[in-house]
Amino acid sequence: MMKPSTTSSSYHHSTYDYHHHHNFPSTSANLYPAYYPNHYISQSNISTKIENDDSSNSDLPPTAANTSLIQNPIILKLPNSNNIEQTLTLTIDHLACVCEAIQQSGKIDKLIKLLQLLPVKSSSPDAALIHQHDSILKARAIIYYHQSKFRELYCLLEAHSFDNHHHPELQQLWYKAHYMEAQKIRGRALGAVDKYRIRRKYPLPKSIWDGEETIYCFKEKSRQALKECYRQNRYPTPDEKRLLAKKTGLTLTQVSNWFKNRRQRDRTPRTQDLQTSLLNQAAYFAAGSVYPHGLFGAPSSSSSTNQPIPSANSSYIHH
DNA sequence: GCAGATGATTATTG
DNA sequence: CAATAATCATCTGC
Repeated sequence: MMKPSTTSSSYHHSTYDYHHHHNFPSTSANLYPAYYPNHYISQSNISTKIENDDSSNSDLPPTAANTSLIQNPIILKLPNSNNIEQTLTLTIDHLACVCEAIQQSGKIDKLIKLLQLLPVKSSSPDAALIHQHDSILKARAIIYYHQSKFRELYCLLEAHSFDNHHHPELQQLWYKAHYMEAQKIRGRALGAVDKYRIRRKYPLPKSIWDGEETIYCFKEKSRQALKECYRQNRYPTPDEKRLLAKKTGLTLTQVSNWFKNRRQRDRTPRTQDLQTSLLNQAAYFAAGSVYPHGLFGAPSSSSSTNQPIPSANSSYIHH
């Protein structure tokens, strides 16, 4: 990926991987097993098998004994393009699992090979089902992106309605593709504003978006729930945080961060100059308002002659 | 755990 | 285009 401009300031990349901080809650393996509660156990098994298969089948046929995990209902076979036509039987969910695993590993070539192994769409009704599966379609979309086949990518994303847990990834894909396209046309890297305009110009299709408004990567609904809780209690207990996290779909850290930031924003009067800031502090002391350290003195704040602290305003931008 | 400072990104406005 | 405000995340101390 393009490393954006590293503005010569030694930023702390310690706990981050390649893409710095996307706020998107699950860019990778976090809650993946939850989607496939029945199959995640054997995922590594199959994954390694495919990896072996993949890395070695270009030269020599892998030793067999892959017929171990035959499960019932929907089976499909992956013929091996070699002298020995080896058949590997999987359920469609297992296949999806493998597909997801390879997607997460970021090995595009392996993804391509996997899709090439699939039977043709028109060969059987089962094959048609396979090609309609979310994970397979997502894999195809990722491949389209890496091949710069943007038209095909957009058509694919618009055509099929995906499950909600695929939305974040696919939305990123949608935007990244549009960025890439614009970048190619203009011949230079895009700034933040360019990306912003592109996002507004090419809104997400309904097939990968549930229609919930998101501002700064958080859903408006989540933010309102957080605000509501904040109104009652600025320092929620871990239990309350957990509840909120579940309610909003955010992680516990994100909830904690939100409250931390909110308190901080609430405390510091505004983005002002040093002088006015000092003046505000003086006003605070003069008004005798209490900082929330020891006592919880009912943050009604008795606004007599204070600066307009954005406490109970809720004037958020609905665009 | 939290406060404080600060970086990075996003959203909006001139 | 630049400038600004708003938002989320991280780091450092305590």
